[in-house]
Order: sequence, then structure tokens, then C-alpha cells
Amino acid sequence: MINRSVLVGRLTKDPELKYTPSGVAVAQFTLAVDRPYTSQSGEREADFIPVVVWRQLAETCANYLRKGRLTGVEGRIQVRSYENNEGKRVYVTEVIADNVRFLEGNRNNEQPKNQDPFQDDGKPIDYSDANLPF
Amino acid sequence: MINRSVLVGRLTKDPELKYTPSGVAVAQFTLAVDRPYTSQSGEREADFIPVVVWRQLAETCANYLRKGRLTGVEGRIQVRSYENNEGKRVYVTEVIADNVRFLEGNRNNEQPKNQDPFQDDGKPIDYSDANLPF
Amino acid sequence: MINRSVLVGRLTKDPELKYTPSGVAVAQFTLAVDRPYTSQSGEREADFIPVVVWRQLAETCANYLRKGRLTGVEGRIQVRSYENNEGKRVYVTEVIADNVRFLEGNRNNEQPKNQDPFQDDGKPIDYSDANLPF
Amino acid sequence: MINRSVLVGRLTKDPELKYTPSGVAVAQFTLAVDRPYTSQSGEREADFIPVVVWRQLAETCANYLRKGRLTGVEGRIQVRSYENNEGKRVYVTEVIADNVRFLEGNRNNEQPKNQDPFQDDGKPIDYSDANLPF
DNA sequence: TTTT
DNA sequence: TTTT
Repeated sequence: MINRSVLVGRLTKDPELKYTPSGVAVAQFTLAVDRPYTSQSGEREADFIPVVVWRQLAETCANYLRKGRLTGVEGRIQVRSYENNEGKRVYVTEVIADNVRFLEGNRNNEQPKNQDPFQDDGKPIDYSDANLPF
Repeated sequence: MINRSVLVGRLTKDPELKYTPSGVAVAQFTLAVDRPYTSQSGEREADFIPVVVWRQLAETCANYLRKGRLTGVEGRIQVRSYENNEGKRVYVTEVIADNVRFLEGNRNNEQPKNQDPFQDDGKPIDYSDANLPF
Repeated sequence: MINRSVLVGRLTKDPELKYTPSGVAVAQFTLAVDRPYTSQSGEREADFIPVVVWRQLAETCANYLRKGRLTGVEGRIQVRSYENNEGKRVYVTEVIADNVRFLEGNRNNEQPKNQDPFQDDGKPIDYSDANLPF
Repeated sequence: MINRSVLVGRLTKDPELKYTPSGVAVAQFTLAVDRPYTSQSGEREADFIPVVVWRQLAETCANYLRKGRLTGVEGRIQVRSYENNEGKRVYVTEVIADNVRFLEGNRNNEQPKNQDPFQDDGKPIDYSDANLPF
């Protein structure tokens, strides 16, 4: 079975870095991927694709990726589901990336963020260790 | 911008063929793509990825693809959203395929379905012409 | 059967535009794709991958792509062979692209080349109509 | 930079397993990937793409892959060159696979080969440690 | 909820 | 024969 996606687009925001209860780093960001054609109906012209990155690559992404940056991603499509607070099953589709390429230099010479895990905002984390890809 | 996915998996059901109000054929099926590893936590070991096919390829798929058949798909990830009956925005992620490979012969020598558009089941169609990929 | 490649790299030179005897446009360029890691042995750190583009896309590439430009390519690997002047069979591997993305703006505001087919340099053309992808 | 290929095809022969002087396993096989269309000019209708696999995956491939088996491969295109015995530079293009999927069961219930490294045939090995992908 |  |  094969499940491989390659995306090139721009981050809609800075990546969000979290840690699972057992301390595994996970970063999340959304890639805006412009479509090649212009819709005749004035509809949207980009797809906004959620990307998830684990472990060391998560920390590298959180440190170096920024909103608007042109970025390449390789990974696999994952569909997970959870019960929302009204007891309804909600499906979430994400690309679990095992490879991230920074395609654009650091134009403004920004510093790496070096996000501190202990500054975690305390919100519930959607990712449990059960989701670890390997 | 690049948005390319390659999947190999098995159909969970026969494809569903519909027609937009303006008569464009669109087929929908779900690919079960087994993950390479076995989850230690007894979690699910496949991803179920919705695939959409347009126009002539839709009719070919409806005619020749069957539940369980090993199938290769190439396409792009699309995220569309609609308002559900409770006024909430729901996001749907699908792979819009422009290439489908039948990787398994027709073992039981089944006949093509040749689904008749006029046998459409009358249920509301999720796809409007605005979604046409080109 | 599936044969799909996705490349992002930089052109080593401007594309070369030719025409087959029957007048079909074909462009050729090489993508330098940097490898992610640095070789410990001082070996080369990029792959130089020949890309071939046909028909209208060939003319667009010849008009807008330039040496050094960051470019995304989707296509399939093709292996063709010919007999060289010493009667030996030589194998050539190329990516036949059906999709090319210009990932970098036109920084120096260059004009399109608008290469004239009749300025063809007269050298023998490697591509015959038999190679047309569809 | 991105360099990603996905192939599904059939092995033209059993894989060949070798070891570098320092003992790293490397397997080589060729995938025949049928083209989707039939050439009008009676030309060949498949591409024969050389695949290289390193380390543990090489041994798994040598043990379980066989001639004719439908196989999925993910990897990157690599172009290496060497000087032939006439002092001419020869270019070799291969897909370096980091992921191999056996898409077809073991129909004849064959035993794994379990090739013994010490049965190596003694021929010169084309791969040096310098080529190791990581 | 979205990027250049 | 190679790109930033």
C-alpha cells in the first residue's frame, strides 16, 4: 500500500509546537497551496492543508518555519476521528510529514524561535502517543 | 505550488456515480490504504481516503472498479467546506484524482456496470460545477 | 502501473526549445536538485536531472524559465535508448513533465524570450514523434 | 529541494544482493512500469527503471521480492557517473528507494532466499560507502 | 479561521 | 558539461 503526498505552498501562520503527555514533540501548521487555474466562479483558489510533524523535525519546523514562507512537504495522508462535545464523530484529515524543505531563505534574518516546551499554553492536546507514526 | 498525492489501496465499496445538474459525471469511492506498521495500541491500521473522479474517468471507474480491488490513484488534495443543517461549517478533504490505475485483473470476469445516469437515486448531489478542476 | 516523480530544483541553464520534423515543440532543461544531507566524502551534493516538456508547455517553459530559477516539476521517468556512432546502445533517463511550476518570481523583470522556431540551430533532434506522450 | 518518485511495476528479475567492502548491504533490481497508453508506432510500452535499496531493506527485498511480482517503490532519482574502460564518462540514473511495498502475495508459497553475503559472486561492486544516503 |  |  502506498500513501504519499508532496506539497509546496506557504504557511498561513507560524507553526504551533506542542508536546504529548509523554514528552514527544509535535508541530502543526497549515499550508496554503495555490491552485494552478483561476476559478471562473470567483471561488477560492487555494487549498488549505493541515500538516503535522513529529519529534525532532517538529522542533526544527517550530524554530525555522514562519508564516508566509514557501515550504515543501512530503508525507502521508492520515484520517483520524474523535467525538466532539456534542457526541458526534468528527473526521480530521492531515498530512503527516516526514520531510520538510525550507524553499525560501530567511529574508529578514529572523532569529530561531527556540520555543520552550514548558511555555506550553496548557490547552488540551489532540495528539496522543498512540498516533506516533513509528 | 505543488499538490500531488499517490495512493495504492483497496476500494471499501463499489464507486458511486452521480451527475451534476449540468450533466457532468462524477464518481466517488473510498480507498483503504493499509499502513506499513502495526500499531502497538491496537488502533486502526489503515487510512480511509475519499477519492473523487470527474468526467470520462468517472464513468470508466464506475464501470470497472469494484469493492476490494487493488487500485492506484494520482491526484491532488482538495479541502472543501459546506454549512451543515445546524449551520456549522464542515470541512471535507478528498483526493481529486486525474489518474486511476486498475492494478488487479478482473478475477471473477464480472461485467461492466454501465450505470445509467437516469437511475440516479435522487439524493442531493454534493458537487456543483464550480468544483470542476478545469 | 504508476510512474510519478515530483522535483523541486534550479535550472542549470536556460531551457532549449526544439521542434520535431512534424512541428511539435519540445523543450529540454536540467534541474539541479540539492540533496538534503552533506556528503562526508566531499562528493557531489546535488542530482542533475534532465527534464523534457512537450507541446504548449514546452513553449511556455522556453519563454519564462531561466537559469537558476527555482522550479517544480511533475512527470514520469522515461528511459529511452539509441545507438551511438560507435554502434553501442546508450541509455538516457529523463523526466517527461506534464506539469511545471514557476516557484520564483521574475526578479529582474526579464522579458519572455519568445524563441522563434525558425531560428532552430539545425542540429539533429533527438526526439521523434514516436516519443509523444499522448 | 524535493526529489520524490513513486513507482508501481513488476520486477524483471530476482533482486541482486551485494555488500560494499565495509559490509553494507545493497540490492538492485529493475522495475518494468507499463505505460498507460499504447504507442501507435509499435515502440516499447514500458519503462525499465533501475532501483537501488540499501541496508536492512536491501536484505528484505532480496529475501522476499521475486521476478514478476507487482511492487511499489518510493525513493529519489539519483544520477551517478563513472569512467568506463575506454575512459568515457557514463551516466547512470537510478531510483534510490527508501520504501518498498510488496503488492502481491506470495502465490507459490516460496521460501525466502536468505542470501548469504559470503556467497557473493566476487564481481566488482559498483557501490561504495560514499553513496550511502544517510 | 487562512499564504504571496 | 552543471543550479543558489
